Amino acid sequence: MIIELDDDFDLRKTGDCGQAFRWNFTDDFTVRVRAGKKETIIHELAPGTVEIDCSEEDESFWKKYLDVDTSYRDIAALVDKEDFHLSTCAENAKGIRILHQDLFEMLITFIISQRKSMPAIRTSVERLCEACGSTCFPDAASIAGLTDAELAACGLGYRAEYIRLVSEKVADGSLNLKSYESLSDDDLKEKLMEIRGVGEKVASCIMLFGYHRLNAFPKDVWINRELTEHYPDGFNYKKYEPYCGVMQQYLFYGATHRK
DNA sequence: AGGCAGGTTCTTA
DNA sequence: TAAGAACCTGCC
Repeated sequence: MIIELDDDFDLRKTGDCGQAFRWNFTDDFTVRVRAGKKETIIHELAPGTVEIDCSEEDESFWKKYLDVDTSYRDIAALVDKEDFHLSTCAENAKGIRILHQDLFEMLITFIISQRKSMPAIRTSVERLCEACGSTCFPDAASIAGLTDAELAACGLGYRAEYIRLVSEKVADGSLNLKSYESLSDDDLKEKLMEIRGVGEKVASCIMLFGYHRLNAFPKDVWINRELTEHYPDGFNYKKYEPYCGVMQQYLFYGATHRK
């Protein structure tokens, strides 16, 4: 399938802004993407045009995954031109799209992410997939079925307990992530934070990258540094509703890709 | 070699 | 409500 977007889309930046940990680039325009149970190769043919290797029945899945119906050009245009810092970040980050990813995968991945470096996150996620005997992301029952030793071998450290607990709950149905989709942003965050191992930051990541709540604004060390250095009097969240999360991605990309 | 990493929880006041 | 310590490992 070939998708021609009348919109900004930069494959490398989208995969490089910390939202996906199972994107493996072979060059700037070619990436193997594994998402939930699916896998494909995405090839950027020209600015805004990508080719995706998939069956006809999977086309809608990948379109939703890449969020083809949202105009990131329009969102970028909301950036206050007098905010020189954000403008610069947005310009550099132009083409980032917020992926619409699997809920359970986001939950587990971002629990893993706490106090870990990017490479370490990737390693752990990879090992978790392998431990469950597949290249696709394991379902809750598979993770719950691992022994303590197998789970520990994924390099999860103290997070192993969090992951086992929540996987058991999802597997036995006492936690239904899908049912949370109808909640308001505030209620959703509250429910997610009831999960052991999920605090404010991880909940925001799950909201932004899983539930596609584009107003969620995860505050990690990078963003906190941005906020104190460039917005000592406070960031104007109100101005960017309901797209604060996209602005967060611009700031994050700017902070992590500064020479 | 040893500190630190895309936080969260627990404890203490 | 707020500040500080502890937490597992892998990476650099």
